[in-house]
Amino acid sequence: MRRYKNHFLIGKIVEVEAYLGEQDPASHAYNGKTKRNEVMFWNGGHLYVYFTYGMHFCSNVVTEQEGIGHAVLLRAVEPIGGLEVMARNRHITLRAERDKQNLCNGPAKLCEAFAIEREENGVDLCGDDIWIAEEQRPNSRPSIEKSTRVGITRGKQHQWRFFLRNNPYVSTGKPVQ
DNA sequence: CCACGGATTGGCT
DNA sequence: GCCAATCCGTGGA
Repeated sequence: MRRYKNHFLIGKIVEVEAYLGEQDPASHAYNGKTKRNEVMFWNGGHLYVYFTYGMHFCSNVVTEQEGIGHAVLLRAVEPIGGLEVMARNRHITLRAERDKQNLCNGPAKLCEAFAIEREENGVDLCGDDIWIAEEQRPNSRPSIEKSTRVGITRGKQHQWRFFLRNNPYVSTGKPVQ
């Protein structure tokens, strides 16, 4: 969830990938702490935002204790509330169901929809700007599928991508073999 | 539906 | 210089 300009932007996380720092050649933290990745080494519960491909931001939830650079990349979100604002942020119009599914179905798309950029790097997820709440459906049993991760060249063997089965809002990116 | 390539910055060798 | 935890438009089946 995000509080943004007098709106609530609400989404359900439907796809993530784990990046395990020093033991994971695909992780930004693989070669230790730098200015870019330093938030990855903070306490769990912070947001690590990075800029990539010269034009996109992607976001991660930092998961370990201080000094250990583990994080979970947020790859797709099912938009629940504030869709009009998200669509404006994404520069698209909501007409068909298809447009709704294209709103947040990628790590850079969800950042654009939720207006997550450089300024949000290091945000405390226990604060009141961006946070993660428990889903209000205690009896639901989501079936979680796993696969290899998307768009990487190293660490391909690990099945560290997790997503909800049959959820139409998962990303279109293809896992590496 | 699928494959391909261009866009465009910054981090690191 | 090389290339990336991506996205989107184009062109063909």
